[in-house]
Amino acid sequence: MQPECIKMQRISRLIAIENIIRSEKVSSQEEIIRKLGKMGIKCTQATLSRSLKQLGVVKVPDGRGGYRYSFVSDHVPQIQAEAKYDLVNVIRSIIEVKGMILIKTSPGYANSVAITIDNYGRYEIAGTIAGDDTLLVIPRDNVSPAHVRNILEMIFPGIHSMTG
Amino acid sequence: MQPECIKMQRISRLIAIENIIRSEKVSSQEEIIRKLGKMGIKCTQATLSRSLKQLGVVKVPDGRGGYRYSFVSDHVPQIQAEAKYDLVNVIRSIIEVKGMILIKTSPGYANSVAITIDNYGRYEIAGTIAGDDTLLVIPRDNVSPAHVRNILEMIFPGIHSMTG
DNA sequence: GAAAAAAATGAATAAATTTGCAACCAGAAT
DNA sequence: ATTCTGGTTGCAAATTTATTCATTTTTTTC
Repeated sequence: MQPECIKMQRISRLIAIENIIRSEKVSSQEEIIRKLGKMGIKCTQATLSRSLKQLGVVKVPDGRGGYRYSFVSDHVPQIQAEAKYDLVNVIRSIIEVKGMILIKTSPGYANSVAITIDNYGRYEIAGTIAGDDTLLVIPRDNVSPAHVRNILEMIFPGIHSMTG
Repeated sequence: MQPECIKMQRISRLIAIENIIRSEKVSSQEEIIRKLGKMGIKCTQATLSRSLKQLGVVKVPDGRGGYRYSFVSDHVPQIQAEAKYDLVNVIRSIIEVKGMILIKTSPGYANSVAITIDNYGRYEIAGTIAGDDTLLVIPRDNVSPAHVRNILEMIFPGIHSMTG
């Protein structure tokens, strides 16, 4: 009967939603509805909510006090377990300096270790600074170096026994 | 009242929240509140909402019809695009550690920010050390971190309001 | 092609989350 | 100590998002 547009409705909406989210900053569903409207696509907030769930969309804090929609898949799942395991072996020493942790590694590996620590995303660790074979792990105020060492042990199991 | 000074309240709450979210599946803020309660940490849902925003937590569709809270591995996808022209936008956080100022930036930008600070030539700033996405601004002896923050505000107008 | 089954949608509603505001608290400045 | 200042919080209200239910649309099956 109708060889024409059959059920493109849903699909084109999904595509439009993705385009909107990828191209501009949107921070509420109502906002998306409005933009869809301008593109000639109409749907209710209920449907949009379901669509976002299907697309795997998340509302992330933008770090500036607001939120924005984004795709989960863009926030690459971390964990390169094996690489992490190898990294334990490049660590040569761990000492405490001025309430911070100083780690010596094989030449060229400091940055990899630092990135691994950063990716672990522990709040207690304010940050890391890496040179070529040395990195500094800086605890937040009121966080003890000992606590940080425990965290490091979690990230790099066996690390302390190896380095004494 | 409490004889002890408690500034750790906030920090320990953030840490607890992170632990909960990393270790178990939670799908609503009320649920997190309950678990915090069992750990002896009490706060309202409003505060939790704000904490989640600060921590960069998102509610992601779990692909099974439900949702779960999770951390966004790498913050701020689009900021990067806009950031190329304005260094202020690559600055993600500024905190005080050990009397120094630790600045986190988008990946790869720490050095640019450090150079900008160095070039500004303020006597109060003894020097900077930059890694890939983190830099340390070291005040001269007897120069307060707060003062350094003021200087930073001069170099990067709007910096604090954005990262606070 | 018609009936049955499955999927999708809107309206209304419930549930969950965010925010404005005033109070509060700790630290810095005076 | 007293005042300022900036940040944190709870409360209540506002906003935003998810879901229930009834209905419609599409797909499947016979």
